[in-house]
Amino acid sequence: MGAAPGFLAPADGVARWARLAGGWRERIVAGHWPAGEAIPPESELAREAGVALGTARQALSALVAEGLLERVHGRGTFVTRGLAQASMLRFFRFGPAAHPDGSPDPVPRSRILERRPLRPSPEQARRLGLAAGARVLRVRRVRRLEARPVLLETLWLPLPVFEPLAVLAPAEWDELLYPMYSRRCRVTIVRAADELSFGTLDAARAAALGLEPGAPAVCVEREAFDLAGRCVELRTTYGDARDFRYRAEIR
Amino acid sequence: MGAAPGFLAPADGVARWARLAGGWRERIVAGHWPAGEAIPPESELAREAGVALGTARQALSALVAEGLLERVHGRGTFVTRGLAQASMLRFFRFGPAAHPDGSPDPVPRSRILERRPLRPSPEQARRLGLAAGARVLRVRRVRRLEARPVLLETLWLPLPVFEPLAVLAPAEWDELLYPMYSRRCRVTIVRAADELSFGTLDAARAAALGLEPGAPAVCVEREAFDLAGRCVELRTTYGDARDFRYRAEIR
DNA sequence: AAGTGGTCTAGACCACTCT
DNA sequence: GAGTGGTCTAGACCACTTG
Repeated sequence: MGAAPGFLAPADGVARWARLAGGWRERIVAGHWPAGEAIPPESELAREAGVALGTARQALSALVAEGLLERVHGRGTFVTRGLAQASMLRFFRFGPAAHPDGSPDPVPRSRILERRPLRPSPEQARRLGLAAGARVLRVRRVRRLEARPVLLETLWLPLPVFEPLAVLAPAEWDELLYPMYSRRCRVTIVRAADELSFGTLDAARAAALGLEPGAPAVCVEREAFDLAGRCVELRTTYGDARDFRYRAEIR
Repeated sequence: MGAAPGFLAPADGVARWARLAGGWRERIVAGHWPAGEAIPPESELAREAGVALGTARQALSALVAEGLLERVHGRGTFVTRGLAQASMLRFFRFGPAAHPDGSPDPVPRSRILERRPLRPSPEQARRLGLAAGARVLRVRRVRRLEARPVLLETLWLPLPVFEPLAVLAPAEWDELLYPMYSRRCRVTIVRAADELSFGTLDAARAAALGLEPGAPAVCVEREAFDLAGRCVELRTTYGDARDFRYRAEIR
């Protein structure tokens, strides 16, 4: 009676809560439990799984720690809506009005310079986990803060998935990309990794940012990941190095 | 029978595990439970506190999450020794041999350029939480990687506490400062915050790093905190911006 | 008032480490 | 084998949110 599906065998070295978490993670990734909605209550999950409440709670805690779930006391447990405030602005301090923790982040205005499907470089295909022959949507845009261009961005988005953005009118684009990915393409971004480096701007990039050629710039290369942990966005952002300011916490 | 000391009153809105964690945090901060040593076993802590094992474990988990404790299955629960690998090198990629995750970090050689007690600036005194008239030890040093100077550092350390370093022979200084703080001054660094910005080097700093004046540089301003959460180290580090490379994870 | 997650108990047994 | 932390149970009751 050990291998019957649905029955809890003594487990092959994996704790019961970890196996439960695995199953529930699959439901989230598959969209069986949709983003932003409540999952069944702990009591029901425990009963269904045939485990004690504490065991179910431990499994849920693991998924909360992973960022897939959020608990709200008295209301329920919800599938994450993903990242919203992951703006590149967090790497820079523009203008006279810094926002000393309390005032809302000033949202920039974006203008799309270019948007077209093309073949990714081998390196890009590898990072996006794409098969040979796959296509991506490349988007270039400038982000302005009170009329001043401050960030120059290029995005690469795998194409079957992000097709809705290939045909969406530029005026319909939201300022916050990740909520838009969620609504238009059913892609939830839950994690991102930014690689920062320093360089100088070539003539074209400098012109787009209203700076002199050779101006010092910070380059941010981002990989963003969905619920399943797949890399689904590559992004390169340039900004004036003299506006660069970033706080890194250790531990 | 509610207010008797040692007896567990229903708590004034604070969970029992949170109150236990508070008491144990005090023991750690006070050095009653010394850094690196094991604390009493969970079973004993629970019995002493008059709570169930699960409650004691929840309190311990909170302290582990804070970074004050570390659990080792089968061996015990230990007070943290603090940060060790918080080197400024993590912000840079020097030389031909990158270390692609696996090879040990190449430890640089340091040379102390200056070391002397002085009065901190008002801003420094504020950040270190020092009273008027307090003194700090200022230390300047260059860090070399295979004979090449790569980092220029200035440290400010509050003086009654760091007195041992004021008289310690420069040759006796360790490469890793935080373990040395722990051994020589009984100060455990558990957290640090680094503020990154970009600028150019003045003539003196450029000379110390073997670069041309006006060379692009990354400036790292660090605040480091002890077990009690007090800021006990200020540090400013300069390095060639062209060697700068840093990975920031979101969520 | 009903339903949710959060706290807490008093055990039992398992997995790991060290002697 | 003794001692440690890790898992799990089957409850009870509390705190918060909503209708």
